[in-house]
Amino acid sequence: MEPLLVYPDPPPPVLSQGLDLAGYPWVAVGSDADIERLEPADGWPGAVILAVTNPEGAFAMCRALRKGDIPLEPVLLIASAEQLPELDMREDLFDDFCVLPFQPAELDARLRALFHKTGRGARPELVEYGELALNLETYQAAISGKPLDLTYMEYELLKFLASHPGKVFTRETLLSRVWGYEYYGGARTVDVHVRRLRAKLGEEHAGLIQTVRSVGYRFGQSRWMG
Amino acid sequence: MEPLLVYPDPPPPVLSQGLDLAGYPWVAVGSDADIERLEPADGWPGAVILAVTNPEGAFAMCRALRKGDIPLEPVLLIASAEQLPELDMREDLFDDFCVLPFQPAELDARLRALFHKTGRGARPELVEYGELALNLETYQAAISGKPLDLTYMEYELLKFLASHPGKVFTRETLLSRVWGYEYYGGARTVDVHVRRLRAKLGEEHAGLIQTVRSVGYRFGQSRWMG
DNA sequence: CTCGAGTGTGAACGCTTTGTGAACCGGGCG
DNA sequence: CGCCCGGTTCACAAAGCGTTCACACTCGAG
Repeated sequence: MEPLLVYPDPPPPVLSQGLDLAGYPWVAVGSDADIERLEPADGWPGAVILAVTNPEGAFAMCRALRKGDIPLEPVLLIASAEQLPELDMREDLFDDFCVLPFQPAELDARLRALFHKTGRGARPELVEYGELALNLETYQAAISGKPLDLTYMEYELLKFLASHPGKVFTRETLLSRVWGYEYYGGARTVDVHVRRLRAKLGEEHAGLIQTVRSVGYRFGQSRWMG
Repeated sequence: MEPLLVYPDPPPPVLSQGLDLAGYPWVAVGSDADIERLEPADGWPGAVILAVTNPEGAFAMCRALRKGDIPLEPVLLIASAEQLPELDMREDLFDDFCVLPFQPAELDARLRALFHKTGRGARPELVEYGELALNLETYQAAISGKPLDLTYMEYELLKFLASHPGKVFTRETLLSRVWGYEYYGGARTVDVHVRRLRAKLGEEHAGLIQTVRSVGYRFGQSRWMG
């Protein structure tokens, strides 16, 4: 996910820690000039502006973000209780606000709600390993940015393996964990699915799934170094 | 001004005093039956629902308010910090939330912002995705500028899907979220509605609703990462 | 080198899931 | 009462996909 724009630079610990705890990457900007300089390729996914330490600078930042050709959304404002009465004068400058002191969970919840409402991507739940990424919400997989067209079972198998990189699983274990605990079928089924997965991963990444002879399969690098 | 609907009855002092301090008249309701019985002539201007003491009753009240012919807006939810993680599951049931303990000024500010944003005569709320646009006020849908003649269920299903682009939903999830939480009917119902939606979207846009085999349906192209 | 267990590979089979047309049903209305 | 409209259910067709099998290949032990 692209990082959120955060003002001021540096943000106070309550804000940076809240964002870190909620799992949002972020970049602090100190002035208008930084907006373009630090902007990700896809544009800013949103902004969190602290209005407490320097209200004038904060509202100026909001205006700068909103006056562009493509007004930046969403903008979350962090304000103190004393500032609340005056906020409705400038409500066109932000989409939601959060009052200090706040719980990290509230920051998380408001950001989630904002991303959801404004349509931009909600933070997808991902399983990642190197170039490989599985999106658990959309049931899609991609490697090196290119989407993989996986069937349901291929997806489930890859998801399980990629969730436990380095660990070796026997065919029986894979059958019970991926196919289901009460499943009883031939162990060769696993082989065939592994083969198709390797084919779809492409020659370059086929080695992600390794055969451990007489044991089973392992995803990713061996963990012999811990 | 007409009084706000407040749940539960009686509300705890922190809520009633907050509303009194902010100058909002209010009426407490204890059950669904009270909604109509105590409703002002012009209808409720909004609602404040406390989800802390009796969460089930609170969410049931939200559903009752939102499921009517004219969904009640705005709804402000009062929640505890512990409830925050689960709120995004039901965000269709309210418009904003306030975390306990809150300052009276925050309650005031959020109510003002809500009335300004969703208040009567506010701009129509739209759900948009590419060429598709749903007008939530007039229950009209259009694609590429041409209006779609959708039935009620078709509209609701499309609205829900288009509100969560990229995400995959099982038939069961769709039944509970679109048809109703206590609905129990055949899962094939979803298939048929999807088919009719695809037909009405036209061949060009039928692909907006994708089948994810063994899982369910997905709307729109997946935003790969955010 | 030889052998055998273990694994890769291609193809065929058959079940499950989904698409599709049509019938059914229940409520609103002339 | 009979019609119409929309939602649901049913039955069948079509496709997709998981499983299995047969056979070729690889690796390691002796």
